[in-house]
Amino acid sequence: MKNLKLNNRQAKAIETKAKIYDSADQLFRTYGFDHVSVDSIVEKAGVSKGSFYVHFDSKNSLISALATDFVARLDLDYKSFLESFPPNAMASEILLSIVGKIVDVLTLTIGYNSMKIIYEALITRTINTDPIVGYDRELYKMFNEIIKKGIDQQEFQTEMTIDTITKHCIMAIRGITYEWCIRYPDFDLKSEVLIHFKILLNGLKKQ
Amino acid sequence: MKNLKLNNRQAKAIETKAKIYDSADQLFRTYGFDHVSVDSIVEKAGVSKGSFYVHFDSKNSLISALATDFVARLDLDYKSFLESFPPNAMASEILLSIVGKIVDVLTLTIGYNSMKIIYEALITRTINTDPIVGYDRELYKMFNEIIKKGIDQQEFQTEMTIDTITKHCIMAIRGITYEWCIRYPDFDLKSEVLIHFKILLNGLKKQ
DNA sequence: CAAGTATAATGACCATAGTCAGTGACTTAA
DNA sequence: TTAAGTCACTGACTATGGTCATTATACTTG
Repeated sequence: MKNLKLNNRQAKAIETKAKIYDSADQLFRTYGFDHVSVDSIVEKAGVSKGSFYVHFDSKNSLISALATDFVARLDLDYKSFLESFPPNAMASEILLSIVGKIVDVLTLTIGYNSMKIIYEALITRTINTDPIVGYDRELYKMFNEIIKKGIDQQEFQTEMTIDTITKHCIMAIRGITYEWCIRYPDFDLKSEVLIHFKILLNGLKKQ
Repeated sequence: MKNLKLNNRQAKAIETKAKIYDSADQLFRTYGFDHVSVDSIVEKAGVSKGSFYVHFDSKNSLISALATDFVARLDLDYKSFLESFPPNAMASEILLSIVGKIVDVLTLTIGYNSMKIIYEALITRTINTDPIVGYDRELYKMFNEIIKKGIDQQEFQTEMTIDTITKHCIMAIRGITYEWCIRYPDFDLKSEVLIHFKILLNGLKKQ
């Protein structure tokens, strides 16, 4: 267990990190990632460049931190969305709805530029990927519940484990989102995801 | 139609471009894209940095050229593999075989490091991705043929167009390969791809 | 052949991400 | 209180992708 009491020095450090984080957030929202330099971030924050690299491994690491925090908040959103379904709803319908919801968030709320940077950071491994791809992520638990429901209701086949199906569903979303990132703007993420899930759900059906 | 006769100056220019291309190819294979600078390429090629930018718009443009040539060679290999199947073979079996073949090439011949570099380049660099992801790529034509055969033989449903199914199959391979790149080494590409295609093929079957 | 033109090639230069040895304010232990 | 030690912080510096005014030289034309 870490010591929760902070001394002045540690408090100052957290404050410095927050100044950098907030300045970057504002600048990125105004000018976009590509048009904001590390120099301009530290100037706005009123700290030195070296200080930036004390608190963040890289510019991308900061961007990923911003986006990851945002995405983590969204899992809560997905969860409340999921809880709004009646208990007798069909699993395949819930699945399609939540997938549609997720895709809407990716395209409309987060947006292409941020998604591209996250997916880039995931593959270059310049960040801790666990909050996004780790099987502990709340998103996996939610999908797990839905799939379990589908099997219990005899909608889905039982040839594969719940975990396997869950992983493949989320992997499919991620894969199509990657495709979106490399084909943008000539690719409609939502319709392609829905088509893909139509095939997948058909393949998962009992019989 | 361009003039096919080259004068000395044009011949020298082509030679210079080739020197840059070959030097880059060797260096990239040895050290990877990220660890080879433009300076080191032009030094090895024995030309100036400015000369590099006469022949290539950017470092990424050069990478793109290399990737284009590489992919073209791969597709030839896949094609000859495809032609080895008897005419009466089932489409789903051919599909599974070629998918297995592709995955073997990705994992064994190309390898994780190079694949990561390519997938990273696709999403990060502003390279011309067309030779790899463009629907004109030979790979799409090959898949198209197989899917068409499956529909003609009444194996597959006709709810979606051949093109749609083709695109979603290749997108699935690419998506799972992306997942492999971000989870390596805790992910068995071949078995996951085969599981995913089992679901997909089941979902594509007639009835 | 001489003068003019086109273009391949040059390398000094710029912008920006990232580094690191050094500084001094703060913490800790006597 | 004070000396020793820690660590957030600094900013000059490096590395590298890319630019551009200039130069060298092959080609063209009169």
